[in-house]
Amino acid sequence: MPQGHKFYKKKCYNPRKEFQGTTRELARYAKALAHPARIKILRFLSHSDFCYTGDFVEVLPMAQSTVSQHLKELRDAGLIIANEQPPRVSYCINHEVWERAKLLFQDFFSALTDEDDARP
Amino acid sequence: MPQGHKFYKKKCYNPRKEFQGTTRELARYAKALAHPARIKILRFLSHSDFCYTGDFVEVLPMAQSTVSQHLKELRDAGLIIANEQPPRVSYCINHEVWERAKLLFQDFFSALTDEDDARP
DNA sequence: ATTTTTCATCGTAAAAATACGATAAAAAAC
DNA sequence: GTTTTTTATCGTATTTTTACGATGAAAAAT
Repeated sequence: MPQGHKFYKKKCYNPRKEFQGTTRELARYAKALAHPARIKILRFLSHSDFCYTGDFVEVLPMAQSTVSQHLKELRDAGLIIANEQPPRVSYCINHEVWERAKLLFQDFFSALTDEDDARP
Repeated sequence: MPQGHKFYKKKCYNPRKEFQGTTRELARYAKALAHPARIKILRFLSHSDFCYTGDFVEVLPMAQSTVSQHLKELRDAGLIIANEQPPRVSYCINHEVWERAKLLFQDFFSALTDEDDARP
């Protein structure tokens, strides 16, 4: 007898919703790092105190609008902070979130725990 | 005068190709970790010596075929290794690659270098 | 020999990511 | 006041990811 899966009710149930705690958090940060352009941007920023959007546009092999889009994703992930300095916008690392991400990756690769929420 | 972008020749040029070295490598591993199901799978594996596909299917809120797909992505990234034990398939961490990824993330978060290829 | 178990793969649909050019907004420069 | 500079956002096309059920293969169990 064919049975539907209990988690797939109607159209496209998103099982990602089912995940919680550090598992979800870590996946979120990993996703933010999952594009070389965003790695580059963060590498760039981890040296200078700040950079302008134009600085990234200069060094990345993509259109300005695409760079802006990548910056937005990093913003949304919380890893960087935008500062309006009209007509320019500068960006800097959000150190609090940066350290949090660093910790999560450290823990993950050290495999100290299986618990989702072992470290709060 | 409207000018095309130098990197956008015909249909959909993929600028990801332009990135190299550890930037690209790191983004690749980050992508492999960019889904909570895959984080869970790796967490699972970093405890036991190995797990069967069915073990993951039991604990993940998704269909068996989807779990297989996630396992494939981790395989393709090199992070896990499949072992045929008919009729089952067991998986284990690929420790060499695991350590490599760990190192890249460590370096990245320590921001010791701006070079793509500082650590070979 | 047939059935069952286990799992990858196929086919496919829906959603998300990635890219571009064009446009708009907002301050600076002229 | 107009132009220029800078950057985010809009609209859109393409590709990739994520998900499912169905199917097939291969060994074990019956």
